[in-house]
Amino acid sequence: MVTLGDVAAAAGTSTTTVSRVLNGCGDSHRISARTQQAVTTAAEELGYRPSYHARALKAGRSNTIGLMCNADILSGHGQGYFGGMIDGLNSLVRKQGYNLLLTSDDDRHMTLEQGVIFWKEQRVDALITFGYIIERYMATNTPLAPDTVGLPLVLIESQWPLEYPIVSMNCASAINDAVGHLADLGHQCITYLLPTSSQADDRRSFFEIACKARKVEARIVTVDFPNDRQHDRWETIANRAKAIDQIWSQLADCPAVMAYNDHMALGFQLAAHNRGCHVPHDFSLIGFDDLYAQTALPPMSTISHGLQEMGQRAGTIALEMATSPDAVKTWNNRRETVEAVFIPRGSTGPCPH
Amino acid sequence: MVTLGDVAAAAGTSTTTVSRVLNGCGDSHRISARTQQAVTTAAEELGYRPSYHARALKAGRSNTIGLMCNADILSGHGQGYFGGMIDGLNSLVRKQGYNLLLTSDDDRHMTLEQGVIFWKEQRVDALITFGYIIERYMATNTPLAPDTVGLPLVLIESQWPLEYPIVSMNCASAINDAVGHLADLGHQCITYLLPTSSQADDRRSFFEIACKARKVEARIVTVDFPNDRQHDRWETIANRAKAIDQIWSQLADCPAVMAYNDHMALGFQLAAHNRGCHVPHDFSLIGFDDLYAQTALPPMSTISHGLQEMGQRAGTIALEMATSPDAVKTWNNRRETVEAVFIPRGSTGPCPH
DNA sequence: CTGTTAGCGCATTCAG
DNA sequence: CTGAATGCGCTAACAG
Repeated sequence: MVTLGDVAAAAGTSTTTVSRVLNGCGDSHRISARTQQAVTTAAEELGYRPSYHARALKAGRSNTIGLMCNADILSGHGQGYFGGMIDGLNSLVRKQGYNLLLTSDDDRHMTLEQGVIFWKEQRVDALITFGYIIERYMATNTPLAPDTVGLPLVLIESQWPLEYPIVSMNCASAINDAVGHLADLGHQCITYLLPTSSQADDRRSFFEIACKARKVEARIVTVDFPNDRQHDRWETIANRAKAIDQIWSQLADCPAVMAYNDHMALGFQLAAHNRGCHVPHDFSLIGFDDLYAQTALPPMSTISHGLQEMGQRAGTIALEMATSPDAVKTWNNRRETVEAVFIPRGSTGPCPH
Repeated sequence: MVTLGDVAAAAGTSTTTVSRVLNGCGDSHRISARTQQAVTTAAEELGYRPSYHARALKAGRSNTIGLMCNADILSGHGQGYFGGMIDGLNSLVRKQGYNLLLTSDDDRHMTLEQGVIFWKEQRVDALITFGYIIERYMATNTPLAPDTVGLPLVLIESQWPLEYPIVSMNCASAINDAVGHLADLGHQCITYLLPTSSQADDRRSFFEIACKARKVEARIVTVDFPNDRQHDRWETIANRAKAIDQIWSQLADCPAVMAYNDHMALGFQLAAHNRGCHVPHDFSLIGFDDLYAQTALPPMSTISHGLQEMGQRAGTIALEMATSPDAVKTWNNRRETVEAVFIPRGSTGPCPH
């Protein structure tokens, strides 16, 4: 590899000078234009690049933000979620001269520990991760208090109110819009279909409030799914359809359904399909996430997370924490919300009754 | 941060001893059990973690494999592809004590340059990337010869025969299986639907060979798509459906369609849907990629890449190249293939005629 | 059985 | 205007 010394030798000067020129401190140190020229051309010709590790060791910073996730989110349902996240995050950090280190852990219970290790090893200056990873961690460990750990950490969608900055989605008005959309189409009754294991109760509450405001009947139907988390998403959908089929009597007479997520909505659509009922003719259907809704037939009306923006918000906070240590104290405990948005597409139509 | 020196002080010994104990060389250097004990407990209590950068600087290796992609593959059509890839790759490299540095570039034409920089900066010991990134690069630059660059690089699905190791999918027998599946269902004619811009001509050839062997008529239909690469996948599908609709006369009388990819297949399905034709009743439809097929209704028969395995193969080669420099020469020019597999699902049925 | 020393590549202080 | 010397944290010769 080519080092500062090599460039210095080629330019007939010292490493100090080379370092200064290449870091743009040449002028303030009043280095002659001729020397600067010699240095830059030598560096260019040799294809010099500073050793990342030497630099990071000296500076005590890695100029890297870590994004922690686990295998679930990469290979399972969360692929689209993850991709959207990175989309917003990556361009943001690069503009500040930072890089994004994506770490995913195959062992589903060691993700956070892995992240902390990365931080202790100085591989990353700050970490971004998803709330559920922390929640999973906390189920078997003592909480990580920011003031004792000193770890610059940003959480996305954390249910548990940890003393870290948390960026989360607010879906109240999006759900209100969705309910309004159905009401405008003449629907007098809307079913909210969710898994028994679901934790995001706020969605349900918002749904009920919105229905009350519009004077439409709010029906809650929960379904239990055995053998979930299949590798083949189709299997999952088929499973959901099967479970939904068993409680079909609870669903049959209300032709508008809002589902906990797109995946569940597809399960409903399949179950309906198998019974000869079609969307949007017999049922109006609204998903949640916009991860599978775009490729559904008909294209599914859904509520979108605004993932890119969430990524950017989290990134902004992480960068600030990485840059100035004081910012860590300032940001911890802060809450940022991004507005979800209802996207009407082709799965909703006038009430058939 | 806590350094080797801190641990040494706490254990009442020197940094050398600490280093040896913590790296497991304690026994071979005959360090007393008592000292070893003291060191390990001290390290434990202080929460010591070696500085990644110091270590990498000393060793001249980063123990990191880089996976390069660009924004397209993260946020666009390739999310699933990417996720499947990582799924196989990540677990593999971690088992060898390596980490995965995922780099994606927002500037679509600088991805490879960015990767080379990462390598020169010693951030990664080897790189894995996708053929199309290299091809894009080569369109405006001189080729990267491995022997002059010395860069340990593994390519995935490269059309251009660069002198690097290339891992690619072989879809010959999968396509043959798909054609056989349709033939067994009584289809006498099959349309292969592909975009005019498509480059993967081998698929088309395999299709034609398989049809000839089965004595079914092979029809090739190409479609041109304006305004592609939309952000909203639904828009893309709608665009495709529109374009397909305009050449519908070429498609109407042959009730079996194999599409260039799942996305195209969905476009066809939508176009058919708009004309009152349904899958699999009026048309049997087979996709390619298994990226969108699992969540389609009906679940789409498709050809799957075997992405996890491709990731693992590429990872294995990259690790060998990273570990021993000789391996670079051995591996360059090598070709590895992974067999694609036809997955029958619900979008194919008996010929209606 | 253990410690001293040196050097990885860089940026920076201090001295010309 | 420039360079020599120092140290970031770690490991590996080389001494004891």
